[in-house]
Amino acid sequence: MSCSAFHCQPMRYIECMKKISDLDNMACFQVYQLHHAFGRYYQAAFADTGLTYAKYVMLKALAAQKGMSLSDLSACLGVEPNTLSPLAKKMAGFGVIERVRDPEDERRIVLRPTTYGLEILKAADQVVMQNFADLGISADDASQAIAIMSRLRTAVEKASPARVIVPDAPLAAQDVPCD
Amino acid sequence: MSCSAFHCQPMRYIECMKKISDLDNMACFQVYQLHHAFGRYYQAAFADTGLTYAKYVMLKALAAQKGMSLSDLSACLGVEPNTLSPLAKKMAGFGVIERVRDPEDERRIVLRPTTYGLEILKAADQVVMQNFADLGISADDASQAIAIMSRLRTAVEKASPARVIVPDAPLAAQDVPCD
DNA sequence: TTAGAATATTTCGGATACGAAGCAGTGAGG
DNA sequence: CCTCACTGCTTCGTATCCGAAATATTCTAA
Repeated sequence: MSCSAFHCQPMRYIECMKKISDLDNMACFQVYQLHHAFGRYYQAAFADTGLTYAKYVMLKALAAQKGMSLSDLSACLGVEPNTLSPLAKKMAGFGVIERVRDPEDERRIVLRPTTYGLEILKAADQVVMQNFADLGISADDASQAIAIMSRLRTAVEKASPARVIVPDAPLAAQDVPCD
Repeated sequence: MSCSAFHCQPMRYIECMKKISDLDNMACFQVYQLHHAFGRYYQAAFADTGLTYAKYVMLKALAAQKGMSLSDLSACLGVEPNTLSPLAKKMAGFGVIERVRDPEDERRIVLRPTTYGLEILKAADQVVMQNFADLGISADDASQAIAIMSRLRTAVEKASPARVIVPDAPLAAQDVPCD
């Protein structure tokens, strides 16, 4: 296994985090990891549908509102419009939403789920619900987690973080040492 | 304001989520939002350093272990090696880590923080800690959130989610209706 | 009414993410 | 010693994300 002093023992993130161990970093890091874990999870669940987690959330929000403009969807999801714009085009290409200009304000694009989109959403919702139930997380725990994360998000969004002051740069900008 | 029946009221995500309101979706969505909120937050905090949250986490893990191979770092962070590879090159270019082949196994690349990297990390850690304290989240809440998220992640990673069954596709693949 | 501000969307460049495929170095069996 | 499977890293294509800048439409005020 070549465990010389030159390099270190392989480590799983559990042990890794024990060494990091600051609450602030732990919290961020858990969110960071959980986000990607969910991403992989949903990618598998939605594999055959053309949906991804991002598109599923968009579709769900649109269905809940029976259609919305792109900027309203952006506010609704907390994601920039320039992110949603190409996704909406792809979803329209798949036939899960329609994408039309608002005749009352030609600047706006209104997105609405199609009948086909609602069918897919219904199927997806059932699977999502069932999958979540299979995770074995109690409703209490889930509510608690949601409540804390929600407060955390609000705090993070309000805050204007202090900037890190950069120490003096090293003597010269390094070249990448080995290819 | 053009609030015709054609389109809907603008909505913030708070109201949006009230309509969605399933615990499973709430949980995923909170994680999704919190992840991006942290991303924006750290981007501002690290703006002048050349670091990002991803690079900061990498640097922190490398410092905790006094260096690691790329694949060990990958296991440590739960991120694929092909994601870390280009990031490590950039960090080496900035001079925060060094990147050398393991002489005992020429396949491996060992990453180690430089003195400069450790200085930046120290400055970043202080700011991160202070910023988190300023959020006003109690240590108890933070621990609780971390514990639940950790269990949730473990469950998600273990699970093999059921697949969504696709309903029949619409009659023809739509063209994108308006540019 | 008409110049200029405000708003909605798109485009562009940059930063992470992933899976799949390819290449180079190691090591195990014949 | 020589395949040949395995491991570690890189590259490629795709999918989100962001901020900044460009474009088009609407509104506002002079």
